[in-house]
Amino acid sequence: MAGLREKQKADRRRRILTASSLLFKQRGYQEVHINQIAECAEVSVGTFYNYFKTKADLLLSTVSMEVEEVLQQGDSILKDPPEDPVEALMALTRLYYDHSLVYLSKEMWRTAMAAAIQEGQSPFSIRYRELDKGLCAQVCGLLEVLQETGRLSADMDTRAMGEVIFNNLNAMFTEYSIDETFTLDELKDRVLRQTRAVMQPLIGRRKSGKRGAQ
Amino acid sequence: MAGLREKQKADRRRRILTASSLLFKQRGYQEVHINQIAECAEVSVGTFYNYFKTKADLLLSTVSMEVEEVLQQGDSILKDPPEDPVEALMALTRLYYDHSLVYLSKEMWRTAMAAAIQEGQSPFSIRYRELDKGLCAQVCGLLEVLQETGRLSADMDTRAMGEVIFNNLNAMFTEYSIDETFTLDELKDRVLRQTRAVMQPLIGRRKSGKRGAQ
DNA sequence: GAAAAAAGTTGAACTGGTTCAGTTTTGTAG
DNA sequence: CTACAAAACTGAACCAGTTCAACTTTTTTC
Repeated sequence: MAGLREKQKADRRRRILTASSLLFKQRGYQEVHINQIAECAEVSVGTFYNYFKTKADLLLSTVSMEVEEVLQQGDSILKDPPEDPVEALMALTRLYYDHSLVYLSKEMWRTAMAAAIQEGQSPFSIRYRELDKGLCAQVCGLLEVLQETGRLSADMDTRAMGEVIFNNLNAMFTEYSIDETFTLDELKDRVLRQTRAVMQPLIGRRKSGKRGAQ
Repeated sequence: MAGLREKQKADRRRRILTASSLLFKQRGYQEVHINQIAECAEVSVGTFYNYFKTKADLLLSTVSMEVEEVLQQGDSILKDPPEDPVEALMALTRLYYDHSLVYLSKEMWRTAMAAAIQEGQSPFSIRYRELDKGLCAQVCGLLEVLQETGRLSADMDTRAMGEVIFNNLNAMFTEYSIDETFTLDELKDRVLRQTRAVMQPLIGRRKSGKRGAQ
């Protein structure tokens, strides 16, 4: 197949995404109305809703792209993490945070987060949480790598610890997104201090004699 | 003063809160419309908006009540916390979680959280985050008490550690609110495991000189 | 107690996201 | 090429939260 119909569908979808992305950047998410997006993409309002379930759904495809890119880049950190565990976690953290504003503004993140919380059983929310889970798994994965290479004590619960650290990353990012005056550098500083507080006790013993039971 | 006008205002406000509280419990937040609340409270829609800025604003006064009660009860835990630090933190956690459904349903929590994130500079959001800050301060306060009474090592960063633990509590509660099948017991179990993972390394040295495999 | 000012109430109209019955376009069969 | 079915498009209408100009009630002033 791959006939005219498929071609047109792909084209319309692309036009809607291009139009909305442009308009959101120009005027902000709230300010842009569906009929403006439809007009700019040269489709009707009804057609817009043929391609996206809701206005927030537009964000989801962008969030997906964002998180997938960051997950891929994160994997290369897992392959060869910095020696110091705190530094390793912060490398991942910095990757996430620095990448966060490439495609999305704070306002768009806020809207996406709020939508994900609002109706928990919607496809939007499910997909969003899936992405979060992927990030959380990556943090846990890093801890496992650090543990396996003897840089963290063998009796640490990597799963639980990873969840705590990820939840903290996420909560701090939410705070950052809510407050327009909160800068990326302040965010990273605060998270560094928090990560140190949690991790320090687990690595103090690293050099003293042996490296746990691996 | 304290004339007729003030009396009527207080009465109308009370009627609106009573009506909405009742209707929300009966039918759920989303299902109840402003004009139904207005009708039930025997005021006009316009008057409703004289007393509450938005529909979500109704939740805020309930959330306020909820958190203030819980903060007060939490103080008595701080005065005489359980011996074991993990147990002390879990006592506070259980208080928060068990109290959470007294006035608010999961759906109402979701709506309140989403509203607090959505527009960060609104009075709603500011107040909500103030309440969160109060809870976070209480967790930090507990850690300080534990540290001062020698149950936690003196070089721990109570502020940073408290933030991490609170952020985790909060994130897990959000997850719980989103997922209608997530039970309170499951929530408490998971948070216990996480709290242990973070706190265990800080208390191992308390009783003995060595720390071995727990 | 009347008149003016201040405060509060009202509901019809507005807003902007979402839906759906009717129309057009595309693919397929004869 | 025509007929038919399936898929997709369309925009006017819908819906529920919110606003606002006109109206009513309370308070103050003289």
